[in-house]
Amino acid sequence: MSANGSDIVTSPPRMSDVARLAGVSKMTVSRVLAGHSVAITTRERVQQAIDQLGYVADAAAGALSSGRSEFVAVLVPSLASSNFSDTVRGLSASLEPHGLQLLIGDTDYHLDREERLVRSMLRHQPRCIALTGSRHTEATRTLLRRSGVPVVEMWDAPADPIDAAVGFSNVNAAREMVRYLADKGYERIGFIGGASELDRRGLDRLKGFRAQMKALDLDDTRIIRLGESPITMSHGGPAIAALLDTWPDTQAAMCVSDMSAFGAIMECHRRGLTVPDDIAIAGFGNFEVSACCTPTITTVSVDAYGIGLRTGETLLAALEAREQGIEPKLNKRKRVAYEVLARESA
Amino acid sequence: MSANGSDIVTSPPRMSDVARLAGVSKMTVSRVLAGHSVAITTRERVQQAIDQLGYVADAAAGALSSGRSEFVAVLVPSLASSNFSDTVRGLSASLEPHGLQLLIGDTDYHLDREERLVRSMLRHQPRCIALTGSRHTEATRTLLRRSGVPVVEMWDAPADPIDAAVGFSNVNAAREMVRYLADKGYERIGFIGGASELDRRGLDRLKGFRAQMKALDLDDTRIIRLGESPITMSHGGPAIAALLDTWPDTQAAMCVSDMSAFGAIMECHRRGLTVPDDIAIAGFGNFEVSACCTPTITTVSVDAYGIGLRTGETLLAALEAREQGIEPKLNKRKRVAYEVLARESA
DNA sequence: TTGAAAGCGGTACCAA
DNA sequence: TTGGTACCGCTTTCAA
Repeated sequence: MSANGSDIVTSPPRMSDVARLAGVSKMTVSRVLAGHSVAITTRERVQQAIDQLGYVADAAAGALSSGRSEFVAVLVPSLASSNFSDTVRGLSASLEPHGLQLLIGDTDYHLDREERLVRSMLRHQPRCIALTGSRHTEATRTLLRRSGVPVVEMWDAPADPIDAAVGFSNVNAAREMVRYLADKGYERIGFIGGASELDRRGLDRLKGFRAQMKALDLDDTRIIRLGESPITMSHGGPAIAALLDTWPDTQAAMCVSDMSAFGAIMECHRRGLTVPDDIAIAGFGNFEVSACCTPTITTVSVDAYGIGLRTGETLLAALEAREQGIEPKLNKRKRVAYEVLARESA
Repeated sequence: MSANGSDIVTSPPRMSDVARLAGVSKMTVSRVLAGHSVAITTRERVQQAIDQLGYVADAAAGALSSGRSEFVAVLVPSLASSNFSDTVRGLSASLEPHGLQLLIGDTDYHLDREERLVRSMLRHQPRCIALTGSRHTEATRTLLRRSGVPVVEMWDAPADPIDAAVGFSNVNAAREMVRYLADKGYERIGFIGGASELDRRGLDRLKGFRAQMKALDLDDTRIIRLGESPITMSHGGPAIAALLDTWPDTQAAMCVSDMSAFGAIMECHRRGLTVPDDIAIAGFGNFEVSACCTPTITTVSVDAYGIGLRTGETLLAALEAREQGIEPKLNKRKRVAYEVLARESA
């Protein structure tokens, strides 16, 4: 009974228990676990003891003793957005093989929540930390600076990153979409975005829209801002309705996200409007729905998984440098490619 | 310069540094941090020292010393599925106010990956652990049993849970959908699901379909299984195509998920078929797309966020019981409600 | 190749 | 209300 612990809840085995059973010292057990050189016969005896007891080493004790945890902290605005969950998967894929464990936090687009989460994660002495975006509270910056932990900012291309950045310019990406639409011959183009000031990337896209419309000498005032972040499918319908009510002669709508673009298209269907013949609609992000719905949605494709992957690689490089005593000067600003994906809706 | 650490990277301040600066002992600092009773003037002095140094307590040291971490482990099959990310958000919402930190893992639907992740999370001595589903490897069960950590299994209603379970019977939910379709007058009903044996909940839905079709004396052989988990929108098109090619007189298709239902509807549109007049299509899960697309998708609504919330509450109850020395006999098997949501597509 | 001792940074416990 | 001391479970360091 006590062997499988089904009845009596004994305290879990310690390294010293394993050592005693194997007839060696704690240190030898520690070496076996760390993969250091140990005589093959000894190693086998120890491994057997580990298996027999079902020993699981205590990570907190190890971290305290060695002075290094195996945590990497990641903060995203919303886990519900497939874009960010893809980034998390990319990070996980690159870091897990190195024995690193993600500490994932969801800021819900709030900078003060980000600050709270950073403080909370810092308590676990993460090896490095990945944030989304380049806007942070002053307190967050101070916390990060003092901690000395390498930082990567994702999904943006800030002029002056804290440490390193892996992302792209949402302003430029939006400008490119405007150019695409203008090339297609659309002139009266509207923008559909969120009402919140919290989604900086959404605001940057709006900024890019305005700038490029102005540059092309087109009307840059057809803007509908509706709904809180994260923008979902349900925001698109009311938004396109408002756009068409206000400016009935609008030829194309550029949406801050594929989610709202999809909602907008569905609303158009309901109104008997054909997309893109009656009105063209473009999205952003290349979410799955944009490739599956009819008409397929013209969008800006972004490699969300790749952002995670490259962020992971950047963090690993920083760790390696630090290992070798080199002050981890991360390569600042890695650009991630994006492209306008011409499909049916615009 | 050293005050904000911008130039010299000094090792971060320790509790003893705070104590020295405030002119008190470490213990007093510890008490201030823990919110224990300390003279108001002393507390202020300590707090000032903390702020001045930017002190952040080391969680690993605290955990080691007190013998309890503030981690809760969660394992889901896929973070990319909004269903599971909603569950994670629910968990987070209920646990965060209690100072608990989630350790999130993505099993990618593989039981051996789950086993590896459980082992890895157990190293951090989590206060409790939430798993998805009720199928686990024998090694996973042994690990969990030996660890003594309270376990909650989510998204299923196992007959014999490890500890506690928060979910519902996917078999019964699927049966209910079949009944709904039969009541609507459909008789030649097909099932569209994934090819993989890994998604137990999907398999349970298939099982429920078969059982109820048989019970109603209807043909239960019209089954298309296509695509790996997680099932996405892109699986629905080929699947409905295969279904209609094999059994052209099919009147209704019941899909394992709203994702494939959506893909199927889009494919029908492309073929010039009207849903539900030419063919009815039902989904499962009440994903956002099912409420937004046209036609809106008849589905089984499940409170994914609520599963997370109730799981969190269950875990908190177990912790509280343990605190009071009561052996944490969790309430086994909490049922979460689901219901067939009649909409336009079926 | 292996072992003994010291100590990582906190908290529990008891004494003042 | 506060402080001293032991110690949590592991790794580092040094010696055998």
